[in-house]
Amino acid sequence: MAKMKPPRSRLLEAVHESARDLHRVGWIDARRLRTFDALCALEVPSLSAAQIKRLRGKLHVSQAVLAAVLNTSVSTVQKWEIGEKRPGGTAMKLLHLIERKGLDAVL
Amino acid sequence: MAKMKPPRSRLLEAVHESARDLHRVGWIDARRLRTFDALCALEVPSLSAAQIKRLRGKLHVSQAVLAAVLNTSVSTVQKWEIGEKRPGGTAMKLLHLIERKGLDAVL
DNA sequence: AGAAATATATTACCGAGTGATATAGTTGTC
DNA sequence: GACAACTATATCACTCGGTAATATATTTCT
Repeated sequence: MAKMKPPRSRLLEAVHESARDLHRVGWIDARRLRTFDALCALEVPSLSAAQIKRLRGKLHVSQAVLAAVLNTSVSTVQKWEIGEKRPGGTAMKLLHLIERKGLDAVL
Repeated sequence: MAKMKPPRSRLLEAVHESARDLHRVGWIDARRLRTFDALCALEVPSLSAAQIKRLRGKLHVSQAVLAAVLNTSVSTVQKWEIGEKRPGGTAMKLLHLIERKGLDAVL
């Protein structure tokens, strides 16, 4: 079993390992294995404060609404946009999801 | 301006307020306003430790994979399942999303 | 049985998340 | 213009979630 890709990150490394195992065990076939390749899209780019603010602007939603959608507090969204705090892993994931698929994707 | 609903939560309250405003301003029509009613589905049920563990089991993914999908650490997923830590707002949102729509919804 | 990989636990630290509140800035209404 | 209502910005203080690193089962393959 050869490593198929240079490790983008430790997390994605784990993904490929597990995917390989699942395929070997039979949980997933070759076709579905490609689905896991789509997992490479998991790379979350880590949006900057300004990018978050612009994203919300494009969505035409208030900070309160965005906070509600993300199930977090307005205060938190605030600090993200100011740059006082950086979104955590799961928060970045959601923001990235919305950026790519739109708000509806997370409703 | 009358409050239209008993406050389910402060966040959802904010959603309805803003939605009403958007509608008044003309950003969204009556049809799309109902989309915001779908936002009531934002109510995130707060999964228990056992529920998270069972959810991952149903998905047939390892903790490493789930952690990668959620863009968080394995250690964190661990503590969720043990019950040592409770997932934050954004994490709960993602878990709830997966529970309803499946893994693909967050890829 | 032994090696390799995964899952479970433990420890310790930092900073994200949160609430509360106060202060501008905006927009609409009279 | 003045006033009201809402949104955004900012500050403070706290705590608890997120994270790394490590160690220890538990499983699985050779």
